[in-house]
Parts: sequence; structure tokens; C-alpha cells
Amino acid sequence: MTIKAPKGTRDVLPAETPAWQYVEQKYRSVCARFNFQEIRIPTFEQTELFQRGVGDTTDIVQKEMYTFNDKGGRSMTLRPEGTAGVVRAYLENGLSSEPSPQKLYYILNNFRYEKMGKGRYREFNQMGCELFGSVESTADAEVISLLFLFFRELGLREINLKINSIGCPKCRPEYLELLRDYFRSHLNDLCDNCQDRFERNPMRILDCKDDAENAIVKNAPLQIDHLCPECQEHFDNLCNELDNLGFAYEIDGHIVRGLDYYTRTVFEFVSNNVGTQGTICGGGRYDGLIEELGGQATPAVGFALGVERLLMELNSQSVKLPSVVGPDIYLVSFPDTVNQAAKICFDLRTLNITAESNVTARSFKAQMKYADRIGAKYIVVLGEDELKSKMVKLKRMSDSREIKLRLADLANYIKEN
RNA sequence: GUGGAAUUAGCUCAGUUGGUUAGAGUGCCAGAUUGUGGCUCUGGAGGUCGUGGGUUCGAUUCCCAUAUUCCACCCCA
Repeated sequence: MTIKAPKGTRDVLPAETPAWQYVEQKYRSVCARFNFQEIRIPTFEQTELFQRGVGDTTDIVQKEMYTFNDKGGRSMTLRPEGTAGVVRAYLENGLSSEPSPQKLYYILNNFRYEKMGKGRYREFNQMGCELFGSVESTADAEVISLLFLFFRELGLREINLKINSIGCPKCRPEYLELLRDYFRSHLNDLCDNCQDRFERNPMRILDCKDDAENAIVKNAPLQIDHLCPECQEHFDNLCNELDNLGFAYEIDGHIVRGLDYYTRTVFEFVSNNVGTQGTICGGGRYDGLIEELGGQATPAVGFALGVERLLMELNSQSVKLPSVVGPDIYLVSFPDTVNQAAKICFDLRTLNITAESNVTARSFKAQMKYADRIGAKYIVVLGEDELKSKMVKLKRMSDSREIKLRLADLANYIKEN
């Protein structure tokens, strides 16, 4: 093999697809009960959408985007995340004129040109939700409670919600000044990376793991302690609503998030097990993004959940996930009966039974072996005698028990057992 | 982006102090006389020893580069 999958991409093979389908189906089911509707959007967008939507100062836009010029010379980018595209679709299609709030969910792949690591891929999958049109903290609680129900139904344990508030355009500038003033006198005590961040985005210093044990960072003022009255009330309300719903959470003033568009609420679901890639889901409120992208000022809140990481976490917690299941029945045939077997097999499939008949030149014994290997629940041998008498012996593979029945009764028997 | 480790059959891995046709287990395919799988036995297919250079009479083995994967940082899903 000379051609390999590109770096950072991976194949999901048949052994794994049942687990993927199960998780996606469960997600759709929970979203449906919250009355979120699915939206599907293009895989690539005009580059400018992400520059403006995700934010020019973010790592994503500065160095991680898959950007190319199409044949018309337009700059296009493979989406690095879902929200910007969903907002674009929301505006472009006039969903802002549909009943508000609009509640949308998506399951899609994203692309970021990053260095590889466990749980981090260049093409990765996210399941997300966006709720447009409510400033109320009840909307924040709504999307968070959707996640709690989803995790609960999957049987996921030991996953912790961390929440924070990073203020609004009213209180953040004041806080940033306060933060810069604080760090200015301690610049030499910070790591190189953080010295860069000082000018660009001083809030990120709080998130630095190098300096996590650094007393300077530990004691730095946090936005959550310097909220304006409106933001404070919003955050307090959210906490009350989460308490009311019975959800455990931890207030963590160091959660900052990597995207520029967040305001007020930010949150993460973090795993204890997966180590450095412990963030399974991240989200928050983005009250300024829609206006930033040319729409009328519209508050919104949402999240994105990493499917690969979720599956890793489910596996590390030994949560049972579906695996490949064999067909209900395999029809063994002979060269002179193979065509009639194929016809009977087709009829069974029409009746909603998972069936397989021989499509090789295999011997009788080899067919038996194959039926066993693929996990067929039953086999039936279709030879001249059976076809003539229309009576067959149905063999259950698990215990080798055979029962005799009319060929015409085969479908019903299988359905009922 | 930084540091470290790994790369030999589909999979998990041995191995050659540099020397003719490179191994095991498992999986795959087939056989062990008549139409019944799982156990056992036998046989077969499958590898330019990640790729490209270099040293050498000779490299899968030594050296360099490069790619990919993993681990720890960074960041995030």
C-alpha cells in the first residue's frame, strides 16, 4: 500500500460503525425530545465567514484553517467548527423570521490543521446545538440539560460540568484593563507563551497549564468576580436553574474557551479519564456573533461535542456499545439450487428479515463455516429435497437445535423467535 | 508549534552481533471421501522489513533525511 489516509484522518470501519450510529441516533432522539431541528450546512464556506465569526485572534483562524482558492479565485475554507456556518445559514435563509427561539442541531465533520495527538484529529466530528433568540439564562440551562439527558441515556458517568461567565462588552473591557494592570508588574514570572498573550488576549493566561501552579496566575483577578450587575444576575440565575434541575456543576473561573465569540456563559464537560484531551464538550453564549455577521442583534447559546472523544470516554468507562450483529439467517445452497435460494432469500428480505445466501462457489462445509463466522442466528439448507417438498430444517446456530417447518412459515418463525 | 518513542504479513509481535528463498501466533482461503459450523490436524495465499538517500563486496539490520503513528507539553472537540 502506497497511498494512505491523510495525516489526522481516520477510517471508521464496520467494527466501529454500529457504535457511531448508536451515539448519533441517541443524540437525534434527545434533540428531538427537546424539539431541536436538524440543520445541514456546506462543508466549506467563504473564508471571511470564519475570520469574522470565529475571530481573527484565535489559533483556529491564525494557523489551523484548511483554506484554498477555488477555480474562480475565491478564498474558501473547510469549516473548522459548526457555529459560524449555522449562523450564516440562519441569516441567509431568514430563519430569524421564523418563530423564535430557533432551536437547531447538527452532526458534522470539521477540519483543523493541527498537530496530531490522541483524541485530536485534523478531520473530526461534532454534534452540536444552537439556540437563537433568547437572552434568558433558561436558554443556557436548556442546552445544558439536553447534554445531561444525552449523557445519562448513554450511561456515561464521571463527567463533570464546569461553568463560568466571561462577561459582556460592558464589563469585559474594564476587567481586561484590571487584568493587564495586574500582570504588568509580574510579566517576568510568566512563561514565554503567556508573555505573548499579555497583549493579544490576556484572559488566555488564566488557562495556561504551565503557569497553573504559578501563584501569580492563581491569584489573578477573574472576570467572574468583576461582572456587571446584569451579567452577575444572569449567572446567578443560571446556577439556580441548574440547581433546580438537579445537575451538579463546578464554577471554574479559569475556563476561557478558545473562540472569540463567547459572552457571559461558557461551559465545558470534562472527563476524569481521558487525560489531556479531557474536554468532551464545550459551549457557551454568543450574544454578539449574529450581529457581527451582519444580522440583527440576536442572543444565542450553543455547544459542540466531540464524537471521537465521546466514544473514547464511553470505551474507557466500559460502557456497552452495539457491535456488528450477524444476519437472522443464512441460506446454504448447492450449485443446482443456488438460484432458487437467492429468490427465497430476496423474499425474506422483502419481509424485513436480515438474510444472506451464497454468492460464492463455496462447498457446503465452507458455507457452514462462513455462516458461523458472520454470526448468523439460523441456517437453513436448501437442496433439491427441500425445494421439492417445501419443508426445511431450520437450525439455530447457538445450540444446534433443528426444527422442521414449512418453507412458507420460515419468515414468520424467524420474526417470532 | 516544542520534546520523546515507535514503524517487519490484514492484526499482535519475534528476528538478523550486516551475509543465500525473513519468522511465529492469530485472521483469511482450502482440504481431512456421501448434505451440517464451533474443537483438532494438514496445506495455501499474503511482506520491495514505512519511504528516499548514504556507508559497504553486500543493508530489513549501521548513518542521515523524510513520512506516519503514539506519549508528554501547547491548544482544543
